Amino acid sequence: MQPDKVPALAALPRPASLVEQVVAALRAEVAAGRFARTARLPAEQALSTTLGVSRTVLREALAQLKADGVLVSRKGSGVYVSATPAGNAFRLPAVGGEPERLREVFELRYYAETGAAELAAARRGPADLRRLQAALRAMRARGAAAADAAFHRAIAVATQNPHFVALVDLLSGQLHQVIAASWENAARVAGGPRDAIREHAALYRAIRSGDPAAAREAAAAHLTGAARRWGLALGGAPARPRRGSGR
Amino acid sequence: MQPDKVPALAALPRPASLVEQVVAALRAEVAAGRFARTARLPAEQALSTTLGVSRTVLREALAQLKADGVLVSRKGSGVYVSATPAGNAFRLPAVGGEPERLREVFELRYYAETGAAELAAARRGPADLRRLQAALRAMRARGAAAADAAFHRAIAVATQNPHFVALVDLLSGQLHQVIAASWENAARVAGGPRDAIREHAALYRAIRSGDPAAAREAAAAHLTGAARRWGLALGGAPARPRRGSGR
DNA sequence: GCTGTATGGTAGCCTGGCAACCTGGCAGTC
DNA sequence: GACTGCCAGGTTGCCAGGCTACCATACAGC
Repeated sequence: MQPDKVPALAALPRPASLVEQVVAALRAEVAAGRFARTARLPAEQALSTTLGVSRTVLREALAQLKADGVLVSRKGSGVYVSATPAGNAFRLPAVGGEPERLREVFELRYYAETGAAELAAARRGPADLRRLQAALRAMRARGAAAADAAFHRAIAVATQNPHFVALVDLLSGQLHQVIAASWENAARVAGGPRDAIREHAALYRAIRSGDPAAAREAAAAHLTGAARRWGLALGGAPARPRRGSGR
Repeated sequence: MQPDKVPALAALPRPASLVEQVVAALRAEVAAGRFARTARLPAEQALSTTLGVSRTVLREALAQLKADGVLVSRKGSGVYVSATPAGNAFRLPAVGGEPERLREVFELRYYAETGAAELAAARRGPADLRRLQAALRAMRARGAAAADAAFHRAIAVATQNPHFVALVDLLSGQLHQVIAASWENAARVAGGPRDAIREHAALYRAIRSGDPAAAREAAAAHLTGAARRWGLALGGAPARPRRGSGR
């Protein structure tokens, strides 16, 4: 049997809702520089009629763009293009079964996690080490994906930079199903979860010792190992720091 | 006179709009695990009455949470908690004048850009090199912040990973004012823009030569240099890979 | 046991409207 | 002439109500 073969019939693509279309249109308009920075947009009434949608739909779209930092609105005055039209949000497409998407997201995770490990080694406090050790223990006892996520989250927290926490949370959340499947299938792979736990332990030791370079390399080794275990080719070019056989 | 001294009176904090409050409340509710994963939420009518807001306000909030991947809705059926409740969006707070926020964002940029440089060196094609060279030329001729942004964007494009492009765009957009000010004030700093251009050129050569490790180090050197030039202490711990002078 | 159908419920979308607020200009004052 | 206070028009924030397309479930029919 082919256990982890996703059925070929994926969820049918639905027609985009009106709100989504309006969001995309306005975003494109702003990105194309159609409105100058900090320029005022037409009033909601006018915009809704020119776009041919009701004001409520337009307002839902505007709310999203305001939340993304693309637009700002001042009550009684109008809606303006933000001073930072690129926005303040970074979105990932839903990573479904497509291996290409998966590889791209994993690649990002590789650099986020290696960077976090490097920083964490330099800044970790005793509480961070306790958290890491607890996650490691849980992993050894039950070997669950939850402990894996907790471990990596603890590294992000140890960086003392909240953005790393948010980024790692986002990426591990997106890869959650994959990670869970990985732990379940780990038993079948030669080496099984033993490799994963060994890699985590090495990463923990490197962070504890306070050696940023060692932590980076341990994280890199772990992530390339994880990619290999669930059959992800970090293809095209080495995402590994060196062409050597690893240390 | 004190040209770049921001007036002490910043923009007054406005009371959060109803929509923002509803978004925050629902997000917290989901994050707290109040609703199980993939569970159905109460109907919009019911939710709006329990929250004490109109349905239009609730819908604007739901639209944001759907865009963030926290919720999904099926017409005719209901609104459900997403399978990935952590969402698919990563948000940065508006980086104003606070140096602490600036340092955090810049730290993230450091790792995004060094990673992108490493990947770019392995995957760059001839078109990428042309773009990089053009940006470098523009930088030498006019030394503008725009050329700087174009250069770093070209590196992200060369990774052939669209997420790197999005992330670099986001971060450089957020740091835009700072970067622009940096170029304007560069003339006053000893070394001036000469250092910046030299660093960019070195990074370009490393990417052209196809050596990922060299590209990473060149990017690291450039970013630490940039941080130093505009008086940003990448404090607490070294953000540089090694204490040595490089390999 | 399976298939088709009726029914209640739900989200998507629209119309219309009111209050709070902002902006620009005007009259009045020093 | 410069400044202050005020007014009117325009704009966003928020609300109420309603209609349609769609979904899920139960039920009748085969």
